[in-house]
Amino acid sequence: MELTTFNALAEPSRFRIVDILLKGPMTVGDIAERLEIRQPQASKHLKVLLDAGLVEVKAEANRRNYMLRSEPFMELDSWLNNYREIWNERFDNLDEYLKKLQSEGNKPD
Amino acid sequence: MELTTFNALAEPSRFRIVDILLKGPMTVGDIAERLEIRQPQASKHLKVLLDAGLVEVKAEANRRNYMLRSEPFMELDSWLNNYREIWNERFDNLDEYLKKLQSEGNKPD
DNA sequence: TTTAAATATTCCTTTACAGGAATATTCCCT
DNA sequence: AGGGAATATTCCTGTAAAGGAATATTTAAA
Repeated sequence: MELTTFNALAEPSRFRIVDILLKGPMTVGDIAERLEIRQPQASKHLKVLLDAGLVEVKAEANRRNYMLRSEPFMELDSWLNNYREIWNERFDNLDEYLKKLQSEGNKPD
Repeated sequence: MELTTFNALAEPSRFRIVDILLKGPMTVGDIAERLEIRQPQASKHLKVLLDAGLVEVKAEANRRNYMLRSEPFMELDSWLNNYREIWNERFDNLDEYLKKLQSEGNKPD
């Protein structure tokens, strides 16, 4: 799992950019306008997202269309797999706890 | 989706703490030793994780046992749902592209 | 080839935050 | 009550990064 992914998403504007790009590719100016931030800031944030691999860009004449890449999200999903067992954990723990209690039944306290 | 979750996970030591806690609850001192960081830093990072709701703590005499909470991970998983369609996107896009081509067949260029 | 639009880059300032060292706090034990 | 272990907190310093303003760059069009 790439730490840069979390790093990129931790910043509010960048998080919103990713959210907006979910609806489709968008231009720098449109993104800036949508987020009510200035164009240079938008460019900077997009650069961070680009370096983190969260977005890709397709130059088209004057404009640059930014769009989401799927890989980081798949990677995030894959990383989450390790943690999915947590939300079954309580049952597992209860199970193990009962077994442990049983096996320790003859142990001197 | 809580930005604090990304923020908490963006820091290398905290990411490692979460990774380590996956194997089970652990004490502050053990975490510090395991990560080869100093105890105060461990406490500070754990405080951030605690405030972000990523971990919970159970005081036990002198020691404090930190363990993962499932909620933020479930929330992350739920957030990811919005993005899962991205990795089917290419097919959708191809589909739409073909339809568009067809509907534009009689358009003057 | 000049002009204008869209975007990127640079420089500056300010703020947030991580680490180090020292200290406070809490709890158990005798 | 006093001492020691485990943990939290505070203060300080350095650094990374975000925002603002100005400017550079690229491209299309006249």
